[in-house]
Amino acid sequence: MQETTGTPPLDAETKVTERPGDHESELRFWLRLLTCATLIEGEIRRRLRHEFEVTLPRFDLMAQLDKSPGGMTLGELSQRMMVSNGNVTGLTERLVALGLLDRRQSPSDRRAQLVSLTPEGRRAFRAMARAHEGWIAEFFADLTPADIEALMRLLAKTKASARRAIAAETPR
Amino acid sequence: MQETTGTPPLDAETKVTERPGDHESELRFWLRLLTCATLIEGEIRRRLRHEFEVTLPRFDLMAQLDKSPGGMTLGELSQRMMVSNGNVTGLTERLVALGLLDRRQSPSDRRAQLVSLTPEGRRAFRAMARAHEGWIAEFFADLTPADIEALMRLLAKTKASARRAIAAETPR
DNA sequence: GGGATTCATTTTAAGGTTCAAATTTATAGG
DNA sequence: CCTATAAATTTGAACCTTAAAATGAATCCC
Repeated sequence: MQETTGTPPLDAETKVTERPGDHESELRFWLRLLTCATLIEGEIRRRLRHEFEVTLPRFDLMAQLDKSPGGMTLGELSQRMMVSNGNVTGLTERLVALGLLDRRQSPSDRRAQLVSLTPEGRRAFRAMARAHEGWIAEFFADLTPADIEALMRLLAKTKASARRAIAAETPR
Repeated sequence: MQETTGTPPLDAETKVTERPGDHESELRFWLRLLTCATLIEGEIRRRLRHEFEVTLPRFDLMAQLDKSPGGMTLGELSQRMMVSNGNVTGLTERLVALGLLDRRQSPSDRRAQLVSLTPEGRRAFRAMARAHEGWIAEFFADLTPADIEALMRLLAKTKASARRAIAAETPR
């Protein structure tokens, strides 16, 4: 269950003789990154459900709106949440039905809709956000400020690298 | 707010005076970690679909089986994939229907089923895995070996911290 | 103005995901 | 044995998610 990298005598320091097609360290890095994200995301999902009876996607959507008091269009939402348009349509419908979201036509563009939190939605979100912030602090309690600083820098580099690779493959 | 059975009474100098809202750096770290994972996962999903006509969850399941030639039980699979039992049941059904998976009763436990890749499934997975490894290398091409080493170490620490926090909350 | 194009959104079909309840089998105690 | 408990899996309901096609509106360009 516990993967202990005990430095096998195989590749101790022979990076020069790298065979083509050996990207084992990158692969292991990716799996570790994914495991961290999945582990934490699952626990956040569980706690949101049990303590607030809300799903994680709904919380995420409300979090975007909370940062944007003037409201956002559905397209903006889907872009920031990194999910599909149809996804946001459905989530929005359910949250409007619950009275947590307001939805109105954009005055300048009749194709677009502006969505924003209702007062009740904002109140509900703020309570959840407070708890959420505490959970995150718990999860990362063993990391020093220097650890977090280093991770922020390295993940920024990681993100930039991935974005470049993806943009190169998919030129829009 | 949270009632935990067996908590010792609060004493006068616990962190009651800690300012709420100063967990901003942890929160930003979490969002950045999640963004990296979501970005890369989405692109992998897209490429698997376009180049191999397979979904990411199916690829993930086959990847687990590829590492375990003797086969695995559904429970083992769900634990390693960090998804629910019912989820694995459905995924397995579809992959068996496609002829990529074999499913047989465990000889020692009639409750359990052993699942493994068929020869065709293994062949298909290997081709996908080769491409997948190349994609990952692309995504992380701008990271130096030292970057990856540092990230591996820091993410191991992150994972351990989160696991500790989650185990503390959910002794089960 | 009018046709082509692009853009914001919705719709539809298929699949993925969770949770909780139900089912079936194993194991432990008496 | 027999009952209680635990374990492995399945089922059902609700929801999330995507991709692709469709709809309706803005914009561009002559």
